[in-house]
Amino acid sequence: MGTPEFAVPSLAKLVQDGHEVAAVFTQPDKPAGRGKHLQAPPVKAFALERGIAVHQPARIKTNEEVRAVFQSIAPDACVVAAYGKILPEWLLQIPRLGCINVHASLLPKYRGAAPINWAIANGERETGITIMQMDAGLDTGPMLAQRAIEIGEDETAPELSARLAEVGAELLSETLLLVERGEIEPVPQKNDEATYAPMLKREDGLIDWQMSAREIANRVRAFQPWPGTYTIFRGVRLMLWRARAASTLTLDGIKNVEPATIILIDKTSLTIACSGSSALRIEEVQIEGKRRMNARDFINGARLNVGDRIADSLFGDQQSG
RNA sequence: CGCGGGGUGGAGCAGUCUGGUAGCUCGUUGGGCUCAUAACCCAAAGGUCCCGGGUUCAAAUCCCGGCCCCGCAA
Repeated sequence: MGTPEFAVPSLAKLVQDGHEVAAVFTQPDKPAGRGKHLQAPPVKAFALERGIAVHQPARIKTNEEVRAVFQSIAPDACVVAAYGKILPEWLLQIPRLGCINVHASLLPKYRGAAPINWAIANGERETGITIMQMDAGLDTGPMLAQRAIEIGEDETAPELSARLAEVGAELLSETLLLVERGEIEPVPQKNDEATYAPMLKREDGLIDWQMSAREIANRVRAFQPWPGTYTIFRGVRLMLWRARAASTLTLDGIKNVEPATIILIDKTSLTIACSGSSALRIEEVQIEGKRRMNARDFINGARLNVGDRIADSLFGDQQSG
């Protein structure tokens, strides 16, 4: 059971390892893109290519059909990776070996829907994969295996997600083998150390220029590809695609500049004052309705000068639509 | 037919409402200045104004049709 790109390597690994994948459950196709076509989740596309049966129930908990399918399959195990739905108690109890989840954090940290994004947003240097036995709670089940990896200094969420997906597939493969042999003792999570990584909301991407440059830069990396990190500039959304905290050398004599003000323009970037005497060096942006462009092109087109403001307000709250 | 923005020398944009000389910031090329420079000064090259019709003395601009890019929404 899984839905996005993150889940594909794990499914591929299951197939490659010779496991009999009786069925794949994934989210229903959804209208996407500019027109309104239905779009198949990545996991569905992969499964169909391999000739695996695909089920896309809108609801599970009270769905008798799903229940019947599940009971007739009577799987040894159910593997879940970023499925995007809550699994009801009755389903959790059907597989002999339980429901095994591939979660992209070092549990109990970052339980929830967006562990990768929030780990980067919070400036973590390290995250990882936890393989766990699912229970009725949200990512609260006992852990079967865990593997940590470093987060790159400039690594974005899609990049980290791709790496974690591979690590997850690998660790899943190893763990499943041990589970089949009954050689793993599940380790309960320390609930008092748990933190949550809630699903991202559009507003999470709105820049608060009262934050430090480092915090903003982290969010720029973290909230890709959605909701992005943006401010409201001349009445439209201005997305920041690449930015980093400016070196302290750049900061001389800017102590009293109001946040969101341009303090430096050079060949490839523009530097914006943030709070706490920090500054954000912006290298790639995108204006609403336009393509992504490097900072130089943006400066040329928007005719920016030092002293101009990059945000209509510090919070962008005048957008309120 | 979900809503909206856009397509103008190589890049990013203005000009379009109120038809009439192709503009700005860069880049490129040549020259100059300088110990030197991606800095500065001077000069030059480079455009079917997305495509096809229509209106008009005249269309980047107005009207009709089409293609393509992007944001929102989901």
